[in-house]
Amino acid sequence: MVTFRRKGFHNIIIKEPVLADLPHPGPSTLMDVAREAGVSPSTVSRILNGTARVSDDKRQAVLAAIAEMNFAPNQMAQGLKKGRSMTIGIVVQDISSPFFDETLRGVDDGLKGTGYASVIVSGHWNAEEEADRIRLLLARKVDGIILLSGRMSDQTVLNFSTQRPIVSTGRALRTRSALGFKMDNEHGAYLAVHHLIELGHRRIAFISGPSNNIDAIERLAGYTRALAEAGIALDPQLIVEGNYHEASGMLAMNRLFDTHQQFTAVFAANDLSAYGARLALYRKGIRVPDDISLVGFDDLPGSSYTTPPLTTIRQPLYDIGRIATHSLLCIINGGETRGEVPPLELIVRETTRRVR
Amino acid sequence: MVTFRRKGFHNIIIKEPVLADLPHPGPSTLMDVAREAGVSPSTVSRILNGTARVSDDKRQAVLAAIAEMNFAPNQMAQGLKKGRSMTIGIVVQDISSPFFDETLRGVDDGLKGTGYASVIVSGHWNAEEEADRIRLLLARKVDGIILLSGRMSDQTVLNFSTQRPIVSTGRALRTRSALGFKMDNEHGAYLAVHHLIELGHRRIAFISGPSNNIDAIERLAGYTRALAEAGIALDPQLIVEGNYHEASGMLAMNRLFDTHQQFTAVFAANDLSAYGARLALYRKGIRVPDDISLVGFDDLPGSSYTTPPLTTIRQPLYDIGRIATHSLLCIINGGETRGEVPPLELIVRETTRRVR
DNA sequence: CTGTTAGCGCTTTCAT
DNA sequence: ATGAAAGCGCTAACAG
Repeated sequence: MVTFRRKGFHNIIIKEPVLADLPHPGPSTLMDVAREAGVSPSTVSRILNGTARVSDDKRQAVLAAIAEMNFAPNQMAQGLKKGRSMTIGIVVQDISSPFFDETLRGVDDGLKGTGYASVIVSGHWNAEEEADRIRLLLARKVDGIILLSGRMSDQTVLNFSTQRPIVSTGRALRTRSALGFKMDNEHGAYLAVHHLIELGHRRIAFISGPSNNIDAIERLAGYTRALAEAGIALDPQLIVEGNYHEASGMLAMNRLFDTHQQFTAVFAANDLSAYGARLALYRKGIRVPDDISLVGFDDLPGSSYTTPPLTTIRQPLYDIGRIATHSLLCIINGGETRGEVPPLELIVRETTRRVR
Repeated sequence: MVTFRRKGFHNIIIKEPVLADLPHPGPSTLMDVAREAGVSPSTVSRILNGTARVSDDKRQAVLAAIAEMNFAPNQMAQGLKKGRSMTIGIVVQDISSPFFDETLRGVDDGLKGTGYASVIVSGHWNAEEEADRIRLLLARKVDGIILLSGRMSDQTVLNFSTQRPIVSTGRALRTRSALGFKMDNEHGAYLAVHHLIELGHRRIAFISGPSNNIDAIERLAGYTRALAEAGIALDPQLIVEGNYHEASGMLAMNRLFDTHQQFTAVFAANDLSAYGARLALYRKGIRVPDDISLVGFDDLPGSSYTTPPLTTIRQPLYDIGRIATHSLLCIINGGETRGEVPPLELIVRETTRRVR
């Protein structure tokens, strides 16, 4: 096992120009700067925060000292004093799911240049853990929280929101300190199935999400409505419950085959399970979209690079992250929160085709 | 549940600083608890930290007060006092890349139950920004830093490590306060190409990573060595530079076709660009692995669900995150840092086959 | 314009 | 065993 390249270690020369000429290795404090510049701490603070006018000579001296000492204010001290940590908490459910990561990217961009940093914790789709993580964030005195999905009740969210403002996705909330962004899952699913119906499909299987998940329930409703509207009888045999993961999509697909269902199209409640379904199809030698059409839901970044590229319902994940962040910052700073996220939309790629 | 109303969004205006004037008495302090329990603040602190023995009756009273008031110590105050923030900083390069996310999951698990939280920032593959982010983390008084990849020089990392311990991936470092985990990219690439050669391939194209990236250079070296070892002449025409993203893999593949190269296999420097290459192949109607074999590098979580599942070199991303975290915590707490990361290994799936 | 003076909420000697 | 007091590093009145 080769892990460390130990050779060449001696080549790395450690020199510490900054620390070398410093009397004390510890990071310098505002007090040190004040002393060095021959002014009072308040003056330094004022310059740092632009709180008041300061004479130019003193300002120069302070700036010089700051630069020389490589000083940066201790944010914990600042936070303690100001009652603002300049940190927001993000609760995701799965740190390594492309679904959350895309939203996180929006959050990251939304935070850019604001001076806020974020601490990200994971609730792992568990209401208990979620609440625990939020308590942890609260103890860390985050200035606000962004909650992405989750299993906590709205009431619990509302309760926490009395301590710090919370913006959540997947919830319809709107109070003084709690705001929710909810996508119209029913509509999205309707769009997907409607697309299939328009292509002439009538036997459309559905790989659902977990039945205790609100989004999943809504998507099922959209599937049902599209069918009903087209006068197609709902066949419960065509509906298989999955859990949003690849493996479950594959399993669901196999179940469909094992029970000898007839269908020409499959709607998966999310892209990940569509990937799994795709693999099951591949294994059976069934071509997509020639033999069977497939539609997903989410439009994960990877979905334009599946083979073939996946037709799906696009969730504006990035925008959701960005707008949620923007809104939270607005609430924190007492501004007005405007902002709406774009609606779900059908992205037709190459996994669907007219039934022959 | 409150119904979400899209219309009228713009009507709702929040103007008061929510954070400033919370409805109910702000979060309770240790002082409040002390008063409530009729003891001194020090006693409460002692119970909280198990710093000293406290009589049972007082302990009960304090515990009761804590529970009743729903008290949790202010971590910023604690941190300021103790000089430990119980926070570590993580520098990734791209918050929404499956590559980093998998490592992040390891970090997350490594932190579990330690009381540490992490603030994650992104360097966006830019040395300047990376250094900026690290300065930001330092100002926030993180107790240590995990640096994932990046473009900063080792020397810069070493300099920063005088302020706080740093463990980094992709670097060969080992000082008192800096530790690096480096994978043997050359060997990994060798494994991939060797596998192809064993299957009878002799014309093997290579979609490389960016030429200024150390990992990419090493992988190219592995490709070269495997070829040389098999007595296959290196054909520069068969090497196309990519940038590790899907699109570049697709472009690279197309370049190969446009210049009419002959080859039976492709080795992509990472899974993402393999995905892109796969799509280009699909578009041309070229079958994988029947017509052309394809090997990636990384073994991202999605690679077992591509069509067909991707043969690749597995990087122990999760373990790297977990071990890096563990090591950092060890350094922080002055323990010894042991722990080695599993080696790269070839994962043969379904995109490679014997040349006919 | 600038220095002095109080703390923010917690831990930690130092007495008792 | 427990309380009083002194800060951690910074900001924000409050005087000048």
